[in-house]
Amino acid sequence: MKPTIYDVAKKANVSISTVSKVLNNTGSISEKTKKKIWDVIDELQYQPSLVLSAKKALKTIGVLIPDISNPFMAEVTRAIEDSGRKKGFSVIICSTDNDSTKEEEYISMLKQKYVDGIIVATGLKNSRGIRELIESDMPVVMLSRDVPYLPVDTVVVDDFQGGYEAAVHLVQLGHRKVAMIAENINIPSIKKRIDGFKEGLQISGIPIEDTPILYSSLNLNECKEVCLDLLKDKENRPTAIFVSTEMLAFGVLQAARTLKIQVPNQLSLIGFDNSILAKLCDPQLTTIAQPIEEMGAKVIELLVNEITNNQERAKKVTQRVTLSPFLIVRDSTSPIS
Amino acid sequence: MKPTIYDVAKKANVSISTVSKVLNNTGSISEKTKKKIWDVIDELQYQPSLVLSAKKALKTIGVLIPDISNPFMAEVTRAIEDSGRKKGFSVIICSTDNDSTKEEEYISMLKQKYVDGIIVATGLKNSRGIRELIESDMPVVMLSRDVPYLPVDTVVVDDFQGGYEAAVHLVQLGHRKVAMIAENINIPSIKKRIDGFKEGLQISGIPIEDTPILYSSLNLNECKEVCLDLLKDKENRPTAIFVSTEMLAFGVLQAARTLKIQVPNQLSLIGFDNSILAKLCDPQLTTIAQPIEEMGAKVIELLVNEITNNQERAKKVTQRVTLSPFLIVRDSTSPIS
DNA sequence: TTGAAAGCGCTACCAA
DNA sequence: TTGGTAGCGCTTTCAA
Repeated sequence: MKPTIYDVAKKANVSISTVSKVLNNTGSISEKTKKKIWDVIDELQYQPSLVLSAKKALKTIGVLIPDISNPFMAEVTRAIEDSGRKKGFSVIICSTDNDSTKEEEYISMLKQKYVDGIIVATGLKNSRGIRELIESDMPVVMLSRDVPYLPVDTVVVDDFQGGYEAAVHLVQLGHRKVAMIAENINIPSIKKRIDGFKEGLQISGIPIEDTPILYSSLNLNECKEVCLDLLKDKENRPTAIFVSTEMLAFGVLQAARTLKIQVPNQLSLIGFDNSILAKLCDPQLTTIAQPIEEMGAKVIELLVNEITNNQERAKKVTQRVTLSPFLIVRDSTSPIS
Repeated sequence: MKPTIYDVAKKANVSISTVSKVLNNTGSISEKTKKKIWDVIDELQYQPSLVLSAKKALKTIGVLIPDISNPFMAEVTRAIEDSGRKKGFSVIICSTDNDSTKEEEYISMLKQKYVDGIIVATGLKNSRGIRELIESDMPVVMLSRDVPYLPVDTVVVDDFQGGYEAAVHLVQLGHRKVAMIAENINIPSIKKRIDGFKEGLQISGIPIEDTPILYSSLNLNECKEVCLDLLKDKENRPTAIFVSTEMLAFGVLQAARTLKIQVPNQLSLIGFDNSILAKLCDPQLTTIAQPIEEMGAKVIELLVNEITNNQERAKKVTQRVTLSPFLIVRDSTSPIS
């Protein structure tokens, strides 16, 4: 059986209060007693169980994400985990598949259990579960996701700006016939990348009517097909493509290879995220990078603040932090020849 | 403030014991009282807090893995999460980077907090922390990792068999000059893949002295360099390569493209894992698949059994489950021409 | 069918 | 400097 504070107290011939005090470094205890108690603690390999101590938080947070097995999300989760650990927080993962039933199940599970706060990085739906969660007194921070009209701390990456910069980069390289392949217009952040891209083109004097915006799921073959369709007309095909997410870049590259179109010489390609996939592309992918580490750090900072202030019942002023994405030039884009 | 069982009892004009009974469906309570109490529970949106109930487990497990941001591990974690959720367990992730300090930190954190069990899928070291963990009364299951001489439930994939089957596949396609690129011989599972590969060649009458086994970290450029070196001698280069992990396949493919060697026509390539990366390769990667879902299911099954039996103080008979990997033929291997 | 009360391991307050 | 004890929210046993 795991030793309890009582075991320690008995063995050290003191009361449990005294043991508690040395554990928490409160009150004043003689050095001698302290030492004795620590010795016993070592001997018994005693580990205080935070669980039953009621007052003490468990220092655990839940992270709702669409799918931990998506490489980009795994990287974001890792960033959250790292920042959390520095402040003593553990991370429970909850892959929702953007399914509102799972979402609600997980939320209820987390609340019931013990978590001190929740990070919501889940996709598209403005589900009832999320609303209720926000309105409850559970500390919540949204990541890469907007919930209009509700007071929640939020960390987002400026998707519009990202799309804009992708456009500007391509235009600066001389591209005029460009296209975009996007994951799903139902996801607000994707929508913004599209809008930003269009804006960037327009500002540069490129008529967006001539700019195809195509859609594909993350399924490789689907993306490849879509892209083959786009590229097969040799005369009119675009000289550059922007994909809303790096996974799609692989579909484009496969299509290009099938058609013997060289990247970047005959076709420039730019992505979004800067996950490990960008480096796995051949050629390595020029991309709009999301500041993954900063996202993790910021979201944890806000959440921990909330958790702390919650206890103090402080007035709640919500914050919204927008981080800028930035261009990383690798080998998949080149000046038009 | 979150409502407690007392709030419910007061509002329903019953005692807390009665409420507790209807919550847990124990004892015998009149339908009428039951209904009344459930109504109040709904009204108050009461959620029992498992934390302080002492007897009830928190139904949370910790997973020690090298790095959640590695795509294959993220997929394994997802499988664990899914199987766990079906039994009501949440998953806390602990990325150790195979660093024994982090490992011990996490273990101590997990024990102190609340977890009912721990899955250890961490890399190479036979660290003190792990030993102590196993010897403690915390339920533990090892995944893809051996700890000799210690009684622990274990789930492994037969790496030797996997290497063997990779060799056989290549030989059956007519390859005689083959090579292998492996991640790191210090990891036992990689070592076994190498051994199995050699065995498969030897059985097929291929002299392993002529079979280069090269090493590379997961760094893409390093792998590419290693591979360029291997392939640059046009006369003597292998016609097939086995990589110990799919990440390395990208390095090989990049090297091959650099040298204008066509895959699979001039060079066959076979990987190990069957993560999403296999489908991202171009051509799609023939690979030795690890049964990811079954790994997750089995490891959870064993762990939950241990957790249950632990309570019953049943005699502990440890199990070791070996799952078979299996070949998936895609487009990166072809008969020698 | 219901309720009173002990106890889970710990912290924090007050008294000694 | 130390210890006694109430109380955290809940389950469980025993009695009513």
